[in-house]
Amino acid sequence: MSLRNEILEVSRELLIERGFGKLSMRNIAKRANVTATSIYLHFDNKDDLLLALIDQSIEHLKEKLLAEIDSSKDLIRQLEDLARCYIQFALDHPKEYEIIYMVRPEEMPEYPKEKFQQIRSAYELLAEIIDKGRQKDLIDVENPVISAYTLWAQLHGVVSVILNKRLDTRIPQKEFIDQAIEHVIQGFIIQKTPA
Amino acid sequence: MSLRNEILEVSRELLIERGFGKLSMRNIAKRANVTATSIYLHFDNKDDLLLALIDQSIEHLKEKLLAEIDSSKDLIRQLEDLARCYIQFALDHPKEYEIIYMVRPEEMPEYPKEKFQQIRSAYELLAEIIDKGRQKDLIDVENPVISAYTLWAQLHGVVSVILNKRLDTRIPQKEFIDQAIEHVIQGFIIQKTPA
DNA sequence: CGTTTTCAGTTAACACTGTTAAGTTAACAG
DNA sequence: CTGTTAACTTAACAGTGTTAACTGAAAACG
Repeated sequence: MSLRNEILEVSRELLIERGFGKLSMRNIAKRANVTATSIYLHFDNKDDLLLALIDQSIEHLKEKLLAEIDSSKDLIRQLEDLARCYIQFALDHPKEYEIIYMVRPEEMPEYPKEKFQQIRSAYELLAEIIDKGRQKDLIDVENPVISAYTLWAQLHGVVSVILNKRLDTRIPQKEFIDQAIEHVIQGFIIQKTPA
Repeated sequence: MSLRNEILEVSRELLIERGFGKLSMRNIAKRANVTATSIYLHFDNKDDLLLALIDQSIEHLKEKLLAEIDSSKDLIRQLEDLARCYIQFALDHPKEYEIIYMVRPEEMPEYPKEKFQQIRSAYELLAEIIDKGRQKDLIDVENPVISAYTLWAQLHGVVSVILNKRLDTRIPQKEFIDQAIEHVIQGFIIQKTPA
């Protein structure tokens, strides 16, 4: 295996095992049995390495979402399944999820814009389903792409509160998630106004 | 003015002017015309200082929300106003908002739990309005406190995507926000099913 | 008054961080 | 056998949060 991939692999291990705070160049290097400076032969800098990790995480999430889609179910149900899948991914792989939103763009002056928008291909799964629902008058949206993005954002918020441990201790996590999904999905379905 | 307050003040200045990345103990100290170690006479450590800053930010946000409530308007409208106000606060004071969710609990072993749940008193504003709406059969919730929390979380998600610059460049920010608020609020109002 | 204790701040240092310039070492090309 | 290239290391720089030991002045006590 190339050293580049070795570095990516041990970085992921380290991230999951010991968290973002311990993910230093020297710790990564030690685990890969090289020196820290060797990493710079394969990555521009730490942000570049993190972006590669983010890439992998998004890919991972995308796979999970893709596997969840069951076209035989009705569209609203498909949307709810995806929402649940998204949240479950974040809970199952908290560190991998967090890193996606952890690297702060304002603090790395010249990052590749398209990298962050690579997540686009993932939320386009949502956009497709929303668009189908719109055509069948099941889902109430003007622009499926924008609505897919707001859905994505809403789910991120739900996950973010849990992962950052901001959830009120009086509120059971499961109940919070169920309620959140119910509200989120309801925000998209057509209001059946009296004829 | 006490040195403690002086430190808090220049910290806030520094955060706003130069961002979280430049908010180091030595930078703070320099601006307060003391040495870095003096800060430790007034705060346990950096996290403790950050928590004090977070406290102030939450208080600031709470004030804004409180000022936004207009009881003469209908409840749905009040909820929407609060949602818009929340998002606007985050856009007007991005650094102050970000710090609220930036300090990562898993990386500070023994933080005071009640600190993070101090935000509770802020979202209880939402809970109140939701509860009133429930009593008037305008809003569809089982538990106002939990639903208020899910609303809060969703708004945080919307803001988070914008502040982290994850918003697709093809999507105008204003349109994104308007759509998000529409979906979020619709997720709470009673479905007027045919009689 | 003089002495002692207390308090608020400083200096120096430790162990870490990302990152760069220069040096090494081995494989390959001519 | 020599020259070049590539992969890696060593040493160092400037920065980080944090601690222990020190300084000086003010307050407390006899």
